[in-house]
Amino acid sequence: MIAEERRQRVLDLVSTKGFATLADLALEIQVSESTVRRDLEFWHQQGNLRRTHGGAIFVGDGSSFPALEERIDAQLEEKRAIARAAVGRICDGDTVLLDGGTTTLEAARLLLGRSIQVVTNSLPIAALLAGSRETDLVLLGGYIYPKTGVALGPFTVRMMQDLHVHQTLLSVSGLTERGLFNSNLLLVETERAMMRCADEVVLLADHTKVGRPALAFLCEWSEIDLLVIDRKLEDRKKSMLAQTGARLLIAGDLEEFGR
Amino acid sequence: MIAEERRQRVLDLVSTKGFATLADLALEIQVSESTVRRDLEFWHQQGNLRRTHGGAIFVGDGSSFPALEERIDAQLEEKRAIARAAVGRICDGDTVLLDGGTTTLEAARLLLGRSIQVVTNSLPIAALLAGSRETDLVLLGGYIYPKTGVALGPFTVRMMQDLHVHQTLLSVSGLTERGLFNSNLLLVETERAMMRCADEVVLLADHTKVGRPALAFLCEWSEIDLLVIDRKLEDRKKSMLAQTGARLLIAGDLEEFGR
DNA sequence: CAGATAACTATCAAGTTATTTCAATTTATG
DNA sequence: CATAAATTGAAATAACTTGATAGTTATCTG
Repeated sequence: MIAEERRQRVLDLVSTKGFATLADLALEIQVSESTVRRDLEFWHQQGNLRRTHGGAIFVGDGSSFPALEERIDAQLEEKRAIARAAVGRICDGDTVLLDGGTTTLEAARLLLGRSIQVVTNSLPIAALLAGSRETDLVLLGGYIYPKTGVALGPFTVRMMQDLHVHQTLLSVSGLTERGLFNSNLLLVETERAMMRCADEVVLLADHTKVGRPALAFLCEWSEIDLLVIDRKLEDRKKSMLAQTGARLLIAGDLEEFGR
Repeated sequence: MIAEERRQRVLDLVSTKGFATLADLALEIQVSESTVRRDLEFWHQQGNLRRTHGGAIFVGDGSSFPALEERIDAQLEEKRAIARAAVGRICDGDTVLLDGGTTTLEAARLLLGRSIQVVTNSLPIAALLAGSRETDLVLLGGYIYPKTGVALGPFTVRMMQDLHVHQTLLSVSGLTERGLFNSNLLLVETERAMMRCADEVVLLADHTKVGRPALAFLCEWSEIDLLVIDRKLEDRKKSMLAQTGARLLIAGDLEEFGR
């Protein structure tokens, strides 16, 4: 096994268990305790874990956002399908604005290496796309909301006054027949600006969000050009959505064949 | 086989497997390990691979910031000392602007958990501090320069017009008796704005940067309030710096006792 | 608090990988 | 075709990684 790989395994083991002893790690990876010590010391220097007597404990590596990590596996397959469907409508050379959220993060993964311009207020998405030579990235600045790592507030809104994009991929925490909702007042203010600077507003939402309102009202259905949703959507909810006049794209109905 | 073709095969093999050892490659392509080493070194220079002991691993286009990774170990101890000295001058409740760079990234690590307000145009620094509840974070938006993951350009500059901070911690790529230099024209433009919105401008630089100019002239010495530098600085260079009228803080002279 | 035990640090030897150097070969150039 | 330049492979030397050991320090237990 190569050193790099072993180091990664050490970090993975410690981070998944939260804590691990030297003996555990040495046994698991089949190397001497000396080597484990050196690897732990390495990660300690990097700031990814903290040494204790006999082992090491994981400290958040800073680049992760708890609110995102928790949700990251919920409806992952559905979110992937939604992202695939939405990204399928984006052409090379387009300019796309990506809102923060796990579904838009999946969309960003699919856009990696594509020759497009991306505008985003999401730190995780920016970190993902920043190194790419093909993708141009414009980051929206502002006050960073620590839970999810998105930029919010007046600075963010003002920066968008001079921007124009083909599409905005929007993320919300709930939607009812009245319209769309999100959990944070500053966030909906920012998202309204995102909608204003786009030719087309595309909402990405999985079926669990339908019928669930949230603290802050974002906008009515007429403001949305397209809703991309997964096919676990129940018929009752589907007809409710139909009544709002929203254009629907059910992810997974056709996209699966296009792979 | 032509050299060009062989090199391409080396890159292809490494990129498809993700990792390959020298022996693997030498056997596969039927050339000596010396040649493989030279090819790997070539791609490493190009930024497509990262060397490890015994082999090489492919670097995904988007995952990280190559320009940062390469430099990350060079003068690490000196940079830590410089960061420690600079951060020692920051009080709780202060507002600090952090420029991009490895030394300022180290400073950010030391600020983690401190109750201060941080403004930055650096994506790595933002990712590090974003999750912290104690530290308020304001991100400067703009066009992201892929090599180092910093926001640059008119958007960034304009956003700073409405900001005011106690300190700016600045990073440069070189400094001579004439003044400070950096490698990118947009970057120096952005850094000038960073200097304008601060009460105090603190320059972080290690000894290797002294006497080295770079493409773009940033400013004269009179614009800098304090230069924090490590103690490996040679006497000849030290006296040169003294002649510029710059206030010097040699890191490691006193800080070591304060641990 | 003392003794026992576990863990840490520093160091070394063995094995592996890098670097440097040089001669042979191939390729380019007049 | 002859010469210069570049490339390649091999060999020697240097540097690094790893596992083991001995002495030291920290933690636990009665």
